[in-house]
Amino acid sequence: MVDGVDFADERLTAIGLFAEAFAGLSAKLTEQLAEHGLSGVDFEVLIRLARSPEQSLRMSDLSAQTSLTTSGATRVVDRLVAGGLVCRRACDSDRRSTYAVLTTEGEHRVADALPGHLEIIDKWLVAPLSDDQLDGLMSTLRLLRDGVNPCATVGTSDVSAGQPAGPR
Amino acid sequence: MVDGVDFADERLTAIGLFAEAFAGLSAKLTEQLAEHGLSGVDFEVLIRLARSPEQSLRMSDLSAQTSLTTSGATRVVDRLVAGGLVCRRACDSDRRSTYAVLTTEGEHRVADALPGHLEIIDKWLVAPLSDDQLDGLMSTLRLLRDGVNPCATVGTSDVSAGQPAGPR
DNA sequence: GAAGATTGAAGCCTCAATCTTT
DNA sequence: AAAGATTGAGGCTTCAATCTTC
Repeated sequence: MVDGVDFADERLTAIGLFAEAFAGLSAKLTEQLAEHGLSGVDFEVLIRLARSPEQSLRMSDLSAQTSLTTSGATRVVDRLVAGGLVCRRACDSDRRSTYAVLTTEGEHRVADALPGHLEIIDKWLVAPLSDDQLDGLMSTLRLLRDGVNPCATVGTSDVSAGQPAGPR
Repeated sequence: MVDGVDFADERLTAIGLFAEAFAGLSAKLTEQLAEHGLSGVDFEVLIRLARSPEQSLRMSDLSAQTSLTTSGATRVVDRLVAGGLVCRRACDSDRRSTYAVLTTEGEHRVADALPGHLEIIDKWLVAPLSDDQLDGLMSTLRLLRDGVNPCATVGTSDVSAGQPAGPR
């Protein structure tokens, strides 16, 4: 304690628990994805493309929907293009824009990884909780998310990809 | 859908909500800490030192208690030493070990940052929830954390620091 | 001039290798 | 040989600057 400051405040425990639970889940998912040659960010990008119209997204929309800056999106897509999982396509109507498009190989890779991914979520997030607990967690998380990140709920249909997102 | 794989499975939404809520909270905290010239990892290290006996920790214990590898701990402490917030001290009983020790300046810095930090936690995590909701969230998170990270509960007294922790 | 995308520079973290001490 | 800590190399992300198109 210094000047009435308590280094063991219970609120630190609360946020710490949040961090540990998420980090633990995240580690399991990262490990599973690695077995398919994907990083968490790779997967996040691929799955967002997979569920988008034409399986494609403008670079700027991609960065808005993920945990990445536009710069970060450029680098990730660079790597995915190098790996043959994504390709770039120019936009006809606005030549400033570029689309990232999922390739057939990319679609198969994410389809291969997804079942195992869902198993991990089942095992470590869904199964340990009762139905009521899971429902409660979801509504609580949605409430918190809407507070800290109101944007997330507009535009996209509240559907989220499966990976972390550190602070910008 | 490819081969019966559903890219919009509700479990992805669940984990995504978790990720978004945590990322949002994390961003608020990171922003606040930056006002005090600290990164999230800096704060995590400083607060763990602050609440440890002698306000010090062996490098290997520090890495075990944080989201860092031993290598990562070395780098962070390097920076904190350069900033005057921490100093290194050799261990008498085992000359392989090194202690990271909080300096007076380090203690003041973390004490300065903490009140604002707690305010953020109040505002975005505690206040938005009812007492029951918060209690429910805490017990659910503890349950999940114990599943994915059984180690966290041994040794340390379940007390967690306030920052994120990406996967290793 | 602003929007969209990319690039160079720099910081942070991890892995593997290394050095010292046990 | 193992444990503890550090270091070099490399990958990933961001910020700021740049280039093109609107």
